[in-house]
Amino acid sequence: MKSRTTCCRDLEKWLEPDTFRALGEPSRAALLMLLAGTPGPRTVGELAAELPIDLSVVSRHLKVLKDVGVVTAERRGKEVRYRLACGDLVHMLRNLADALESCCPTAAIELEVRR
Amino acid sequence: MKSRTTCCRDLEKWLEPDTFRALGEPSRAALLMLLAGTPGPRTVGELAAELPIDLSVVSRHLKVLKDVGVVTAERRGKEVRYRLACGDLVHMLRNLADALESCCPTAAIELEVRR
DNA sequence: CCTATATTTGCACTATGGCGCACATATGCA
DNA sequence: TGCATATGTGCGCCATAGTGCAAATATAGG
Repeated sequence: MKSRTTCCRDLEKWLEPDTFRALGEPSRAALLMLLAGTPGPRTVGELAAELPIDLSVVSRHLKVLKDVGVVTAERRGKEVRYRLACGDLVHMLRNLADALESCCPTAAIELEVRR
Repeated sequence: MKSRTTCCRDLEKWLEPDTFRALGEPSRAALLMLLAGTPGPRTVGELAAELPIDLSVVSRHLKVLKDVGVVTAERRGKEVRYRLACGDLVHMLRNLADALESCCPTAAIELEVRR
């Protein structure tokens, strides 16, 4: 059994508002879907061609996603290839799920909420 | 050709911008931490007492979190007890991680090697 | 050096949303 | 009924941020 005051330190570590705010914007979520939908990297122009927003806006969204570590960018000549940081993202989500689970003994809560 | 839409259907299902936008607000993230830090439900007043924002704002934040299914509310006399929907949240995070992993090139390779 | 292509950035506009205050609503109790 | 406590809501203020356009930057090729 863990102490109540220290049980959620991991939660604080993985529940980063900046990351979730980045994922919470519809255009950026669409970008993630596009990046996840095809193997290999994609350029800004390719991504912008499939979204109803300006290319400059796509570029800015990709910067936001890159700043929180959700995507990575690699310059290749004139183009910049963005790819999903899939491993890191999956790692973060699983760690957050584990932290939440350790904080929330659902069985105990169910017992306490009896009537 | 849009074959990519077939491999990430689950991703689209679990990557809901509304949920992540709710989690991406610092005050709401703090509320989640408070709810996760102690077992059992907490009232609006209790939560507001630990945050530097007005109680009415806390009430609104809790409504946002409730609307996306991250917390649940139960009226108990004059009070309303909010508690973290921990199971659902963990379930969503794990499913999203699985969906992302299935979309990852490396994961796809591993899946094929495994067969 | 000049041009073409790809991406980023400056700028202004606008929409969204967090915030506090005042007030309304809900519930319990005398 | 009347009052006290707890929570939700209407309203306006203001900061943040998404958007498009145009200019600036980066890179490759002639």
